[in-house]
Amino acid sequence: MFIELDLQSEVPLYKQLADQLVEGIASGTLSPGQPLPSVRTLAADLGINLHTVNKAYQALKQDGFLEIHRKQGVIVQPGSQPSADEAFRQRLQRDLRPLAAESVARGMSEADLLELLRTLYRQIQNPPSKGGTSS
Amino acid sequence: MFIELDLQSEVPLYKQLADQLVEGIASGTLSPGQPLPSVRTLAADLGINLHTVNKAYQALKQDGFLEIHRKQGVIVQPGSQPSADEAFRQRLQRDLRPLAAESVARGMSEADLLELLRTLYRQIQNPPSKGGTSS
DNA sequence: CGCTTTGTTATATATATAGTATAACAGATA
DNA sequence: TATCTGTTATACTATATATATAACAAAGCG
Repeated sequence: MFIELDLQSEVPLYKQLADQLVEGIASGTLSPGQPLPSVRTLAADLGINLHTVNKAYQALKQDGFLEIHRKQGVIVQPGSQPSADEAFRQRLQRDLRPLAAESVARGMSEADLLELLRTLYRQIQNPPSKGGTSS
Repeated sequence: MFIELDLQSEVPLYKQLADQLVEGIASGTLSPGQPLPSVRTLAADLGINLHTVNKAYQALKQDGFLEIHRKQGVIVQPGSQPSADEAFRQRLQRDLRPLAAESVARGMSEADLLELLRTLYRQIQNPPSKGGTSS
């Protein structure tokens, strides 16, 4: 797995994990229908508790990014991915607002802020690994 | 005060408060040197505890948005506001990343996402109240 | 059919954060 | 001196995070 957790971070482990899985889906590193490690396996790999992994999986299942079956285990949503519906856009707006506000307060220009987000968006959508490693 | 707290929100009260104060500074509603209510007064106004207000004030003092004096109380930074330094940009990037990732995963276009942030930025920098209410 | 692996559920514990409640302290100032 | 300021200290509750174990139930396999 390509997951890297920072135990010192203030960001909860289950959120770090969920975020990186979403990024994997966004970048195409994780394809629809692709199976993910079992909660026990991934927990062992990452050196964390099974319940922490399960919490991340459950959250992503709730959001529609994953499907969970009995023996088959966890797979990336094989059907249509969740959409940018109104609920998401509102949550997005709520989360972006304080970041935009502090940027303004610190005198960061609109262009600078947008450029930063644009760069992030493109890095995620088209990561280095996607173009092939070498040769 | 123009502060509105949502007791049901998952966002901590002290953070809601700090965020809205920063937005006030960003929009110009709060001017450099302007005094803020005492921790006791604001706490009473908002119906919350004195320590919760103090926690928000302390955080903003730490960031350089506020100055705190003995009897004078709390005032908006009269000198130069904090800048968009490298530390801030890194924090910004760290916070924006999962939002950008989920936007990509949900199929939200780059233009849509940037437009949303642009609108927010402009709303904050030039709020309705700033142009005068009605005459 | 049994065995194993899967997610799931249930407890229990430890730690940190958030928020409140009171009280007291110390500097500034009118 | 009296009062208002931020500040510090203590205590308590509730919730979130993370771990540790154990057991349960469904699904697949030999």
